[in-house]
Amino acid sequence: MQPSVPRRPTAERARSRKGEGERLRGEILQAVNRLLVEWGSTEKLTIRAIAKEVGVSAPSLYLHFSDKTEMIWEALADRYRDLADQMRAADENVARTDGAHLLARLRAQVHTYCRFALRAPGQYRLMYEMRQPTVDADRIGGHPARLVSERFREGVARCREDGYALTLPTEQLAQTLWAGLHGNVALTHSLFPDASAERLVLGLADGLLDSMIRVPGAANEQVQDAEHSAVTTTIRTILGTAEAPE
Amino acid sequence: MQPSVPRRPTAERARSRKGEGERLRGEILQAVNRLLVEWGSTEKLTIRAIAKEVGVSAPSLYLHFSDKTEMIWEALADRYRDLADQMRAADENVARTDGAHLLARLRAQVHTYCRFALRAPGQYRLMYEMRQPTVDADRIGGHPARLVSERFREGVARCREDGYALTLPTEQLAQTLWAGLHGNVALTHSLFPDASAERLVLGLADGLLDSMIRVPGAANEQVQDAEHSAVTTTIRTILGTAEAPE
DNA sequence: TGTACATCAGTGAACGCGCGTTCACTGATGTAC
DNA sequence: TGTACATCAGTGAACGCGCGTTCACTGATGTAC
Repeated sequence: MQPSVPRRPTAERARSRKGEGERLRGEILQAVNRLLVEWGSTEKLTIRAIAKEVGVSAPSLYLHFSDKTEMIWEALADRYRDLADQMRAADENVARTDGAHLLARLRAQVHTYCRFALRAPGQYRLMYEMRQPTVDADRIGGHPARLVSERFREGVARCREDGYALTLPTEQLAQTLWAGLHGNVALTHSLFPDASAERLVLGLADGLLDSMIRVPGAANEQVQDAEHSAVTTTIRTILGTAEAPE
Repeated sequence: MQPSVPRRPTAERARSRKGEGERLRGEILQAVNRLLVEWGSTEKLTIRAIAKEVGVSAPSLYLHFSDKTEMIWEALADRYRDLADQMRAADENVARTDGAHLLARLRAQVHTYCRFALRAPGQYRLMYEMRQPTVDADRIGGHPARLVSERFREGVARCREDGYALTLPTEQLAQTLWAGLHGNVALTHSLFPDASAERLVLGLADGLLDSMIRVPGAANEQVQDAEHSAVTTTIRTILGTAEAPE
């Protein structure tokens, strides 16, 4: 579940007391996120729709933001932090219950990432589609996405330090993992949006992870083509690879 | 390079002869693709812009398409076919020069895919963002993207039949590969759009491929963390992982 | 305690714009006689 | 060979719409005296 954002019935809002004008700012940011969660899409996110959701007139939004871009970017920056926080929490949760199994901790972060993307597709897509409006936009240095990529890098680096066998250098593996998960989610969203996606995406994520990181001392198993694995079956169904194309 | 689309100077077009009205249809589809290549973006692709590019008035477009969606979808379906054809050509080209090295053939297809995405970002993005307008839109069965995924599946299956060691079942590996490449490209586009991306993306693609498919009999090399590999350096620069976050 | 007033949170109406699309039309061209 | 006409490719002007944004305003509220 998303961190609970209380549902505010449209058009019931009372005017803030003198000196408390800043309250509206927070309500606007909440409303943006609420609408994105509800619609799973970016298309209808207009100034008027946001204002209506807050329970206020459209011009009021300009009391706190200079334009639409600034407003949405600010709402999204919070979501990057949310995602990174959720990943960290999952990591620490596993650390408490499963001791030092570092791959399991990384896996928990991976799953958390995927679930976030699947459950809030509107926000997730916008997080990657929106151009950063401020200066220095071409580098990720100040980009909040970095909070997320850093989580992967750290998880991978810990595995490496603990003797896990990696198929790639740390940064490269982390980047490949991140990109692989993003690709999975994006492909799922755009090509088969209403499939019950969670099992498929998590299964693919596990496979990717296990292809690149191996527990020290474990046998180097080569996978027989498991014709009937759940993931394989799902993929075949979706892609319809039963018949040959053309 | 994109398959050469001759540049047509705006507003020079001569009216078709009687009976040759269909010529305009093809010119419109060409213009759509030309504009997407030129702008690398979807935002300004309006009816009026397309008409101007063709050298015709806006209402003329409705002589051949019932609405904008149909027009753009038709233009894009051709691009899926182009991409699949280019991949097949790259595969066959390597087959002629490098004999039976099946991983090299698959790699050539992978590189072709990445280059296509990097050189025509506008078309590539739209290919995944646009909802299929026709019936049966939730399954990929009739979706032209299937032509592309089938190329990966076939390349992987051939490796497998020839004794290469795969870390995952055929379909799953192909899907993971596709998603990984897509994620790489998408992340590159949206987070560091003007980096000289080709080396980075191809390097990451190779790493992904080599993590999942191994030449039979080859040593199972575990990668030492090559601090100074080109890909690692590029990633570090872009992500700015020198300093710790927060 | 009462009152004038500056300040603050928020609004109603309207702006210009660009969009996809429609519709009545025009003028060249091939064809029938 | 000449001419009337149906057909065809394409157009100019305008439509309604929703968008982001602006601006002059209103009415409640805290404060100074």
